[in-house]
Amino acid sequence: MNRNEFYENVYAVVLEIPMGYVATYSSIAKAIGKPNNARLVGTALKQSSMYGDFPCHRVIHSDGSLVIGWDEQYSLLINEGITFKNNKVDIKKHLYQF
DNA sequence: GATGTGACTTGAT
DNA sequence: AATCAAGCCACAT
Repeated sequence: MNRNEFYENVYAVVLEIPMGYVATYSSIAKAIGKPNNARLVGTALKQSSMYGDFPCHRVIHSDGSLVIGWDEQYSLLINEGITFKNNKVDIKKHLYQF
């Protein structure tokens, strides 16, 4: 599995997330057949802006919390209609199942 | 090629 | 509920 392949898989999956839904790093990792590579998903998404426009703000931590050190993510999700519960995304409501 | 790093996860304290 | 430690794996140095 080389980098481009992995990245392309990540991007392809992220693009499937519909407006108003979110996904977690681990669920994406699972969706591309690498359940323990959630970190790599994060790495790929961090650089995704250089590859094009991706809805990477719809990707959050497994517990529903937003990414640490990524301030604009909150507003972006609000704009998409995501609801929050105790400073965390209401993941039960919005988690997208691939 | 060894070592350290990270937009992570899970299980144990 | 909040923190910590260990596990992961591709990438950078």
